[in-house]
Amino acid sequence: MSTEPSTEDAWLQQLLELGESGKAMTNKQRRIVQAAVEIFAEKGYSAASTSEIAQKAGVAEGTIFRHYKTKKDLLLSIIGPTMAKLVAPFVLRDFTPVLEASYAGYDDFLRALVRNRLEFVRRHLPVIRILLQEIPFQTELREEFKAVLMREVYVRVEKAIHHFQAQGQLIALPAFTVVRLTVSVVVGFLMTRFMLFPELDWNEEEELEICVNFIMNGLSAGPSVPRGEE
Amino acid sequence: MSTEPSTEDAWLQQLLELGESGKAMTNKQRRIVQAAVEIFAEKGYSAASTSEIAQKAGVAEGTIFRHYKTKKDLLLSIIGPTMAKLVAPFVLRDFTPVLEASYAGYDDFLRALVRNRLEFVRRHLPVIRILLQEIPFQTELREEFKAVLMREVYVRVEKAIHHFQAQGQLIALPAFTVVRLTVSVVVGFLMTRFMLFPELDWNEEEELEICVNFIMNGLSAGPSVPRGEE
Amino acid sequence: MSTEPSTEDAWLQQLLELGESGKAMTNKQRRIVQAAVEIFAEKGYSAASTSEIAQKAGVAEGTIFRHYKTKKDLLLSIIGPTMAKLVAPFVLRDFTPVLEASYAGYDDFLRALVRNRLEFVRRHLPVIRILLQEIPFQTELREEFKAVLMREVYVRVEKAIHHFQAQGQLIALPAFTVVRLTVSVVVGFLMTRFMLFPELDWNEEEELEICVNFIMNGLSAGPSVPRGEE
Amino acid sequence: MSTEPSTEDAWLQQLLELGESGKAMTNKQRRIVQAAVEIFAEKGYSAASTSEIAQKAGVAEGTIFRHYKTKKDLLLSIIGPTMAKLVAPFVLRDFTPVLEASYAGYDDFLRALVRNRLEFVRRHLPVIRILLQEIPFQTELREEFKAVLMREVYVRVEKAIHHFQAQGQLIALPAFTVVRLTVSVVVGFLMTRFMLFPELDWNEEEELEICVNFIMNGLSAGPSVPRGEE
DNA sequence: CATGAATGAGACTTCATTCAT
DNA sequence: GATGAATGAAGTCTCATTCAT
Repeated sequence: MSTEPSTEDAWLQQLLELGESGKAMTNKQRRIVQAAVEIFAEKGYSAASTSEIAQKAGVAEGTIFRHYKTKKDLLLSIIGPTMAKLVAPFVLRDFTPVLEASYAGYDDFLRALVRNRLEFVRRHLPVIRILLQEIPFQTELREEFKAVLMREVYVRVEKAIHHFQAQGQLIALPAFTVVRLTVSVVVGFLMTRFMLFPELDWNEEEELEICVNFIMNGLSAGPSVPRGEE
Repeated sequence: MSTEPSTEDAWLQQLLELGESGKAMTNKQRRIVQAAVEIFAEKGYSAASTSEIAQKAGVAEGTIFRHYKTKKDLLLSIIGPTMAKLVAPFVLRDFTPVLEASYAGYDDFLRALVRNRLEFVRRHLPVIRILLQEIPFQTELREEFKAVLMREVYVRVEKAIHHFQAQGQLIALPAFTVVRLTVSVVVGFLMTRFMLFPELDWNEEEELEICVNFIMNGLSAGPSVPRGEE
Repeated sequence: MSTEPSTEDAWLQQLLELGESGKAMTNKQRRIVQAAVEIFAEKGYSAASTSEIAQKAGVAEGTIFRHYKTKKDLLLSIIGPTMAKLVAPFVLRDFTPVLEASYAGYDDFLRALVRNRLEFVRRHLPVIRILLQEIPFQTELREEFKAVLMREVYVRVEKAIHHFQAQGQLIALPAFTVVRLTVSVVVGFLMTRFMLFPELDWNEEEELEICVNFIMNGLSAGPSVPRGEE
Repeated sequence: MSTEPSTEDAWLQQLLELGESGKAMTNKQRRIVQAAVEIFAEKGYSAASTSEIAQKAGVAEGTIFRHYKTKKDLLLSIIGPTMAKLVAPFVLRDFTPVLEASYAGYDDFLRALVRNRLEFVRRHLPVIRILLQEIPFQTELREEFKAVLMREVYVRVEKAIHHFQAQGQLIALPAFTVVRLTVSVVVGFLMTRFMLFPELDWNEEEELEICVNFIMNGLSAGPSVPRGEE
């Protein structure tokens, strides 16, 4: 009955199926999702009421439940696909070879990655807000997300990092640490840009260079644990 | 009636008064707060019910409302003091001189800071979880927090950064950018350590060194904005 | 959503629109209003509980709040229309000319008036009870009621009284005083009849004549302030 | 424990015992009663909370219940004595002879009565408000009040009226009717004066004369029941 | 006597969900 | 498919009353 899967682990399927989610969304259904995104983002899932969503969507209260069995179903139908798209760039069949072929260095890869995710976040900001808010409370979703990240994304990235380390571009830290440091900087930038100070007048290209340089400098130079006694 | 202030902008007062607010907490009141922290952290403020809190605290539901006028009052009485303690190290009267006198370099300062905040987060993890969850929805609290961060914390840190830049330890980036990059790495570490992978067997001192080195390398070397015209 | 207006000053509109407000009342809604009238009249607004009303109406408690946003809304939806009907006879477009044309004397007018209001009170006794109980506590309602009484009703009656005074039927007291005395007797009769001693076996036509004669005698004879020294 | 009787039918005793009610009222007790009167009058018995009363009286919540077993007890301790004083002038041992000796006519009697009750209402307005509000809902109180009115007051007044009728001063209507008409006018005056338009600038002596004349004219002239067959 | 923390029943209200139309 | 009236469980909060101090 619902056009979106309600089982939480289904959202990766959507990605692999390349985006066809349940076919036709009626006009009303689209309006429901749109309204739900806005209200969930504004007040949080628990504090949002289905009647408010119905009102903003301009449909009857019952109509929501014709498309989504429960309120949580509606939430998952919003979060799931976005999570899929979030990891999409890494799950493409040929991630590693493409990466190694396309980018001369880790910095070029980072530049491309950050540019790409900047656009993604810009376009899906409300849903990402919801995602960040709800992931701590949706256990199954979180576990599945973590599993996919580790299984699909991390293994690919790890290989790439080993590749760049073998080239001598990157310091010989554990790949996990390299990822953590890189992700910290990138995510820190995105959050500062879009959530903490969205009202500032950002020069994104410049900030991008700063981030990439920071990461490259941080990860390229000498020994990682320089203190002799450690 | 409540021993904790319910006006949102009051929490900094608590810090400056450095004291125990409102005196005696009865035994029951302490149990209420304890239970509230656990349940708010576990399911979020909106999804938590006062009856569940009362039950876990082992008091009658009415007792909660004798101490806290509303459920939100209870939340704020938990979040406020923690926010105050969170910025405490920076608001000490003599932050900048102490900093400059105590620490030979930015790295020493970072080391001390991270060690200190590691302990803080470890001790107040549930409340910090609540803080992160609710800050997007508690407008007044958020604005006040931002204001204090900018007014009290940032100006002090900025001076310190200029000091280290004058010494040639740090790259000549805007202080705001230096802070952003530093904070990204530190917060990224803390969240990875305590929220994403708390179950791993962390060698905190080693990770601390990695973070500090990463930051110092990232912020010390060559030109930050390599594009000639900038 | 409510079929009765909840803004207090709206009730006169209902009268002037002379129509059925808000169209269809569902069957359940009618039962809710009916039950509310009975219970409000019996124990007073504050002491009545919505759960008791729901029970007597045979609906779920939530159903009440689908039709009336608050308990007070329910009260006002009951009181408002009755207040409108209470002043209706005086607000008819052509009150004064009709009055002067139809009634040879003040006594005929009184006779018609009392007969008419007798029926009204008989039909709406419970609501009138509620009205009398709650008007002291519903400030806005009371002020609006007083304003309408003075603006719509009193000015018309005043003109009629001047007319009868010009004819020599009525003593030359201030119209306000004439109204006060007349109303005292009429209201005194209605309250004695319906609220103090409803169980007695009343001969209403006879009592009506007594009242009218009392008023006419009281208001027709000599000087109103006969004491020479006053 | 309570210094005021809680059995509703006890209030007449107080009158006959000539006012000594339970001896000493502590200072706090007096403040409780004072606060209760104000709050009951302002928002009604049911809508008033004991905690609000305690606060206004400046005592602890528990203190109220040390003096009055229940909230209703507090109400009755306020209403009872006032009801007693309300009928006091009529219950004096020698009402009828005094009346007949003291007053040349019904008008003199009325004049004295109204003057006396004016002062009484002026002094006890808040309690009288409470009395009027609560009498419909306090069944026992109401029945007792009615019984006393009929047994103690009415029989005395009836005798006086027969006396004045025998003198030819008053029309030969049933005493009950004479009382009803008289009371209507007097009560109508008092309510207009103190409750409906207390803000007007009243010339009480003049209004008193108007009322008395109105009553005397209404009750003295021609046939009260003009219909021949009655 | 007085206090005020504690209680628990019950108040009003919201809400996700169902179902007859 | 769409509606929206109806539901009843559950939510937040109030309140009269008790009792240990």
